[in-house]
Amino acid sequence: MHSSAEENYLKAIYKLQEANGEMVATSALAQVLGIHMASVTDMLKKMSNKKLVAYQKSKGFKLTEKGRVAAIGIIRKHRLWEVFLVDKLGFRWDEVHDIAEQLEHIHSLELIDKLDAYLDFPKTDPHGDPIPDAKGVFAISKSVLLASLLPGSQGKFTGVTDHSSAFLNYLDKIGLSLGDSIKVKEVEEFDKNFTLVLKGKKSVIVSFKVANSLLISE
Amino acid sequence: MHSSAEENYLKAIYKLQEANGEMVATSALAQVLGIHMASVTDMLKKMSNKKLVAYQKSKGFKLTEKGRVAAIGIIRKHRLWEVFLVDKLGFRWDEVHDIAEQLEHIHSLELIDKLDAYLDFPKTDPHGDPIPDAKGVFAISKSVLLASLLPGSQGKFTGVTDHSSAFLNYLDKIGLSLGDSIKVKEVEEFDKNFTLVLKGKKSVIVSFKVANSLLISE
DNA sequence: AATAAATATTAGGCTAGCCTAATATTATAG
DNA sequence: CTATAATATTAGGCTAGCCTAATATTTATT
Ligand SMILES: [Mn+2]
Ligand SMILES: [Mn+2]
Ligand SMILES: [Mn+2]
Ligand SMILES: [Mn+2]
Repeated sequence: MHSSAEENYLKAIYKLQEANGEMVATSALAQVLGIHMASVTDMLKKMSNKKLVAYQKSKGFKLTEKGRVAAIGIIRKHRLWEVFLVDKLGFRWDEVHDIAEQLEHIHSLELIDKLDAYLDFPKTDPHGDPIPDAKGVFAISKSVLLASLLPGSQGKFTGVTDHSSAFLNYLDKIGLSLGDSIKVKEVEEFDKNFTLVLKGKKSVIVSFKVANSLLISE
Repeated sequence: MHSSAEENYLKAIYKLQEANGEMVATSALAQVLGIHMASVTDMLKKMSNKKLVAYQKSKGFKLTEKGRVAAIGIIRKHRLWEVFLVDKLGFRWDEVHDIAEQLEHIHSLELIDKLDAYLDFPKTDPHGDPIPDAKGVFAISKSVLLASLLPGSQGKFTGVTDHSSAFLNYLDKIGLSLGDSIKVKEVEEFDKNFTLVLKGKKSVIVSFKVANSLLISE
């Protein structure tokens, strides 16, 4: 089995590859993991020996197939535990990430599949992020940033790109929840503020920063 | 927060104190933890500095109040997770210990109390062991070993002293579950085999070794 | 192309938690 | 009470995973 440290590297590399394409830089990884570059270089040499990453000196690195499968497994565990914490234990969506960071490292062949079944095979986590199935397959979702929509368009709020407590609490405050319908009523040219209609009723004005952190589907 | 290693020491010391009285020996701890004595001495000096154990060179050691509270916290977590795994996820009682060994080290102020509430504040785990409440208080249970009972006596099967898979599977095989009524019909003088009547119906013969691993209440 | 800035690697060191081997202490038996 | 056995401690070493400081390499700027 892999150590928690290795698993955290795998997950971080996976996410960086998703966001920025193939090759990942030592500096980028050091930054997201909150670890010094020298340590990252160290660890990557070890993980390269274990064939978890393909490592090209001074060029960057990427996951091997073995590494990719492992990374998806960790993400699956993290997100399923988040669903458990919110749906079953009653945590709020801004409280679960840190606990899931620990739970994702529990090793058991059977545990996660049983948890998945118990939760009724959820397709997304409490933040709208897709949950890979037992085979590592993500349901494809074609969402766009609310900020990219023109006035008059509308859709369903299905995810966030900002997972911070501050942001999630803000959404709670304005009464916006995953699954709600959103219509773009107006976009102010001057400051790019968005005037939205939530669930066909409530009207709210949000900043571009907010609009640019909301994912919309349909 | 304490490390997983420290927590495992705390739990092991607590259980040894329960079983053998106040003072615990280095050798005993080394044995149950599967660690060499030199390492135990090492670790205990560190834990003594942290005021988790009171350590008297060459005499043994025992938990401080701080250590005792911490140990009970770990036991509470372990047993609540075992209940979750059996009652909610459908694991068998012989499958949950190793997973709970990992889950007991998840750190969260709120998680365990929410889990406790979700499980409806169970008083015992799947093996009949008592679960301390949020204040660290165990429900007092006055059970005795079946092996100590005389023919004619009867009671309710409420716990095991042997937690091995082999033993638990054997109980499944003879159809004996926690909560079942048991009556001692006969004790063979020659080999101390016990003839039992389960739930007022089924009659089975078990060895002294088995009788000596079953806890009976009432 | 030369220089400066950004990135990456190497070298050396540290702590936690384990190990083995050697030594010291305490208990037990004759 | 001494010899032996059982227990416990010390000394020295190891790996994982991190650190800082020094050095090397790549990229950007003039
Ligand atoms: Mn998360
Ligand atoms: Mn999430
Ligand atoms: Mn257990
Ligand atoms: Mn148990």
